[in-house]
Amino acid sequence: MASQRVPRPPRKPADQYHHGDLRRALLQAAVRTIQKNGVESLTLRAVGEELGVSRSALYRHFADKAALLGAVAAEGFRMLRLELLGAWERGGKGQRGFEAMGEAYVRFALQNPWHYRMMFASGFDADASDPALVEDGTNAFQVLVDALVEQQRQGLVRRDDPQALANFIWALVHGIAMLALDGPLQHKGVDVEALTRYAVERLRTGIAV
Amino acid sequence: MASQRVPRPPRKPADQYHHGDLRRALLQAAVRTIQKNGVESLTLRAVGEELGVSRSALYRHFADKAALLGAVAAEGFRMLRLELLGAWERGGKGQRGFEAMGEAYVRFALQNPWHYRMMFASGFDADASDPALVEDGTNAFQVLVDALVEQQRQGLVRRDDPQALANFIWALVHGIAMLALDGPLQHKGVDVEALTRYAVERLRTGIAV
DNA sequence: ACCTGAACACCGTTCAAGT
DNA sequence: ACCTGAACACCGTTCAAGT
Repeated sequence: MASQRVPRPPRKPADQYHHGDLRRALLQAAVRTIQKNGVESLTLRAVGEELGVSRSALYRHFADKAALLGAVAAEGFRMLRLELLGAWERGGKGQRGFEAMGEAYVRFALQNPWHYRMMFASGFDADASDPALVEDGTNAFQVLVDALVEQQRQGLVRRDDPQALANFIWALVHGIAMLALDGPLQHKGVDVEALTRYAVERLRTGIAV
Repeated sequence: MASQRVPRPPRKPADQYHHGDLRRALLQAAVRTIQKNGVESLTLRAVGEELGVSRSALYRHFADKAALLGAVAAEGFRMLRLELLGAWERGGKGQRGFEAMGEAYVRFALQNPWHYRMMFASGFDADASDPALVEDGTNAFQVLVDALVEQQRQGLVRRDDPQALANFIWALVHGIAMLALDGPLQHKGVDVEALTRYAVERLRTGIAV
């Protein structure tokens, strides 16, 4: 094989480097792509191109692709936490607020389907669970626990272990969300909002004093 | 570039072709690999190699990789259906059988984590939902609906729409399973069996007459 | 410190050719 | 009909080199 020298293509001038907060820009671009076309469609090449940056620039800011996805998921938990807290407070921190929380939870999942799936599918790729992700997830969960403790104080909810109650209720709304996104509810064209209201009503009977 | 003829490597003799039921063999090999190492680890090359077959032989039996994964998921729903039916019947087709069903559901997910995840993550890759998969999922769901109708007949469960009841309850057990596999329950080291029993108890209060 | 571009070791899928 | 092996167009990741 003759070793003919191939001239390198011109290098990008250094003053066109991204500089700025590339980490944040990468994260936002990733969220945008995933919201639009799903996780599968996210390639490091595409996200780099969108920001006018080489495909390996990312490695300065994230260990690998799984770390980027973990950061996207963590961002999702922070968004979810704000939605839940808002519903609880606007609803008056009582029974009505609690029901609004349940509906807000399911609505969040339906309005951000890909983002929501990722928040819980992160165990798929990253079994080395990202501690930041765990923390943001725990913080979102805590809103639910606090709301339950408050309702126990008001005599609205039976005085079982709040953690157990919260696990039980999170499982219910998470289950509705997942079945609506990927399960039989989707194919059967079930009215998810109606199901959510029904579930919240049955739940209330189940956890009342 | 000089076009030097590269001699083809010796072709596999035809009498060593797989023949037999290659479709079934591919399916079983895929299930085995996924159970052991997860979906991510499943490559067509590896499954072909395991069966001593070229990596494109698969395309005679499945449209593409997504179709193979869909078939794996469908197989999972058939397995789950048998587990649920067994628990319901052995438990005496009443309140005890119903609670056994709930516990059997969660146990199935915990014992077949990758397979279970796939059954519901199929929407990830294959948005063109496989009709066979939908049917097997529906059949598994029907066991739950039938059990509820029977309990209504016995006066054990309030006479709401059985479909709505079933959606509600499936969401609950699915949520427990998913949170146990990939969610906060995993990281916090929650006793999933205890949580399941607690959930079933609260559920009973919620759906009683 | 930050980013680049080439190289590496993988993928799924297609397709003409063999038996 | 069924299967093969090469080719194609992608990936994520690594790394020496540039500024």
